[in-house]
Amino acid sequence: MNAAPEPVTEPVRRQDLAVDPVVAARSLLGTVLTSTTPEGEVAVRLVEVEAYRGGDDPASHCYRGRTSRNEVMWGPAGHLYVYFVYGMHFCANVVCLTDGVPGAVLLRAGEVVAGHDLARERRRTARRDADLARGPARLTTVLGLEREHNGVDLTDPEAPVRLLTGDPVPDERVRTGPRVGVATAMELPWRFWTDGSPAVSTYRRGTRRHRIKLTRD
DNA sequence: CAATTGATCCTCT
DNA sequence: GAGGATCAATTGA
Repeated sequence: MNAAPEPVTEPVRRQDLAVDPVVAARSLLGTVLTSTTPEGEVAVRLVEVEAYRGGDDPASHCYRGRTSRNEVMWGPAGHLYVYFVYGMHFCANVVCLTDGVPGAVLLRAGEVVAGHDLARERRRTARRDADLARGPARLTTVLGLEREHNGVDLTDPEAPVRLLTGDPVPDERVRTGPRVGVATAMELPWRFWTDGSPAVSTYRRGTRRHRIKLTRD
């Protein structure tokens, strides 16, 4: 096995995440999220993220105030916010800003850089390697992230999930656009991705599927 | 290819 | 009770 050398990385500092989610999102491209469970370790290099602000962002879980679900988003930066969607998937965010001010970056896609075999086991339906963590719910699946990981401090060297600096992505490789699956605030280019990565998820506009209510049947 | 839909359950109204 | 920061399978061109 002629494995590529491990990238020289160190933990991302909390102070670098205690900033506006739009700034944090840009800086998270190229960082490496690594998770250790009883099954083993899997690491992913982030190639697609989205910023969510608290109070003034109608697409944010915190738009309508503090609840038990979004509690972690109101806490200090550098923690993991995991939530359950659509009755079957988990999505993961990195919390930003400071204690008391909500904000987070949704982790939408990554490239598996360690633990490839375990990643494959967890995502048997993936056709190509690039599909292993292509999409927010696929990313959590590959890393084995579930409800119990909500609130984990990613800057703690002892934590089961950690965020490492990885290789910075230069500006000329960063692209931006509207967020995926969001039906409001379409004008905000708060989605960031690494140009050329095959693991970037395909854009889908937010739909209001129950928008049309049939009058009768 | 693109568009559509079923699966499935937690959260907030 | 409604609907969602989704995925995978299926349908039709």
